[in-house]
Amino acid sequence: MTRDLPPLNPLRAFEAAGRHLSLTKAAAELHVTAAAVSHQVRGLEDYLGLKLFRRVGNALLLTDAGQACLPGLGEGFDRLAGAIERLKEHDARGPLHVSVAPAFASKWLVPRLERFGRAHPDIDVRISASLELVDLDREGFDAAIRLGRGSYAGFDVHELFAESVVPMCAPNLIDSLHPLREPADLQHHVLLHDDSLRFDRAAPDWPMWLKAADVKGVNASRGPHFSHPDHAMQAAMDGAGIVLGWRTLGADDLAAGRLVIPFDVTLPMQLAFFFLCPHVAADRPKIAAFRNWLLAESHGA
Amino acid sequence: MTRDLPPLNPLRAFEAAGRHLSLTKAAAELHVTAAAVSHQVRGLEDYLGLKLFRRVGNALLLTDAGQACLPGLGEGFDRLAGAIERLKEHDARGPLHVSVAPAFASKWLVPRLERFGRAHPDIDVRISASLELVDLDREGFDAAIRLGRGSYAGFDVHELFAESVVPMCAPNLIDSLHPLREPADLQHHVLLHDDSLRFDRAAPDWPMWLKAADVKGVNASRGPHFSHPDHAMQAAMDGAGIVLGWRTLGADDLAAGRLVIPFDVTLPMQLAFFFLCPHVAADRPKIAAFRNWLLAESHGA
DNA sequence: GGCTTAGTTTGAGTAAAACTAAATCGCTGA
DNA sequence: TCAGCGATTTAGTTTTACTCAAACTAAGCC
Repeated sequence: MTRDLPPLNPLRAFEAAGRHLSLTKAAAELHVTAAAVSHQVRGLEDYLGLKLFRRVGNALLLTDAGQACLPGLGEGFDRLAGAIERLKEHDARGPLHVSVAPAFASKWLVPRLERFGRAHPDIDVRISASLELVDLDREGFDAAIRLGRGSYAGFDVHELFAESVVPMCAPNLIDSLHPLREPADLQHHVLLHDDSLRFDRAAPDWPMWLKAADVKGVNASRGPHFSHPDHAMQAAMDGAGIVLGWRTLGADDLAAGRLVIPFDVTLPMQLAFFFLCPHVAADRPKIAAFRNWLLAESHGA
Repeated sequence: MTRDLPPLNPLRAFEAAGRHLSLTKAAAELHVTAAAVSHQVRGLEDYLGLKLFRRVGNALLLTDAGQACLPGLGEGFDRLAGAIERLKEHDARGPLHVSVAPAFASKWLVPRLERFGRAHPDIDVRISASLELVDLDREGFDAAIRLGRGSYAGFDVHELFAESVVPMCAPNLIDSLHPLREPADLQHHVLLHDDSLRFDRAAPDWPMWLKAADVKGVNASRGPHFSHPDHAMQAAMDGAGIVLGWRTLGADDLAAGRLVIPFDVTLPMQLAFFFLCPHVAADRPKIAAFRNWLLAESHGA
């Protein structure tokens, strides 16, 4: 196909000027100066070799030639705008795919997601649990929630929570055969180990916690290991022992009394949960809505 | 009206790429490099915050989003092209207004115009006789034919004829009571004066001619004056006397024997007839056709 | 008539967009 | 495993678009 079109921007400028019969109004519509429109129209006339306006004094009148093409141009631009409108609607209606760190998904996000659904019934959120930050575009994700240090090149990043750990256990352990009165009492209990961040120095483990709590005589290497924090915490809820639980992930279980904190010595992780989406997608309505809701839920509550 | 449109050139690039599902082909259609199209499409995706293509290997596939808007974009650009097409047709069909120096119109152009009409039945030429070079645009003229020196700023200029003058009279004067055998015989005859260029040193008058012809004893100030060369020549044809006639204007009358040249001492004017049109309009089909015909008629014949 | 006002035009300078060339990447098919 | 095609990246260049300031051009008004 070979559509012989003049430069498009001057064409749009002319269409607006012709519709308003005023450069000033056209300029306002296009968010440029009147001088710009004047230049554009003149350039188009030169390109076509035809006068499009008859300038009588300060007034603009369309020439026959201008008259002949103006309606068609208007329709053309309307079609383009319509197509873009359709694009945006399509995007708004389609599902929002979010790739989420598994523990965060199950312990924090999923329980609250129903609230989001009520607030935004038009947005169809789909959560995929995955550990790695994959190439969002390639995998078809719109956004992600990740635990990390916040340096994600090319992404629009918002911190949700700074994560920290504290001992947690089932409530009945407190007053069991070996009551948990002080940290040293841990020696009589099973320590549950979360290995999910084993290779990351930013995640405190039992030896680090015991040292921070100035506890001696407790063998920090005992006990079962888990590869996910939520599994370790689930084991603790089941009464299997004491876990260094993640405060934000455990918030609901603590509030519900399924877990308690025997000794409130909290160690910060150097990590936080972040919401990220490709920079260019930051303003898409459904993404902005989801991000705003996440931030309100995490910071407000 | 506020049509929220993305940048138009990227939009066109995407439309072409989407239609061909190939950047290379789109680039060929748009007469740019594939790199340019790639940039444009990427820029549009960034602007919209949406992927329009799924790049699988070297192949392009439209995303749902791209699919959603592509047809509308195609229609939009088609409309624009249609409007431009209409504009050009309108221009080709409309009359061709030419402002012509009056003597040239009546003596040379009008007698030949019928031939142009036969060659270009689709072009409706309208001749307006006027002496001054008015503002063509403002007066609605497409082109002009003027006598002058060829310096017309901003105009596309083509010389038709260099004008010159020579004595002319009705044939029966040659062998009248006082035969015209040599220039000195003019003393017995009426001299007709063309005042149309009286103030222009470039137009020879009777004193200049007599001097050039080395004639003495003829009173060059006698005789009636005319304000237009064609009027003076008409008087000569009517046998009223001898005129310094314009060769190109008199060509037809000389050929038909209505006028004869008693003494072939031709003096050049420093002037010529020129065809002019605004630079930007030089390539409009009907103007080019008329210009080419004029040049063929004036130079070829 | 001279002033003011609203609007367009001009010209110069600047910012932004578009484009190219050349190197590179990634798949595909011999 | 390599050649080749097509898309992409990077960096630099050209072209286009825009703004600002000043100059014009009626038209309205005392």
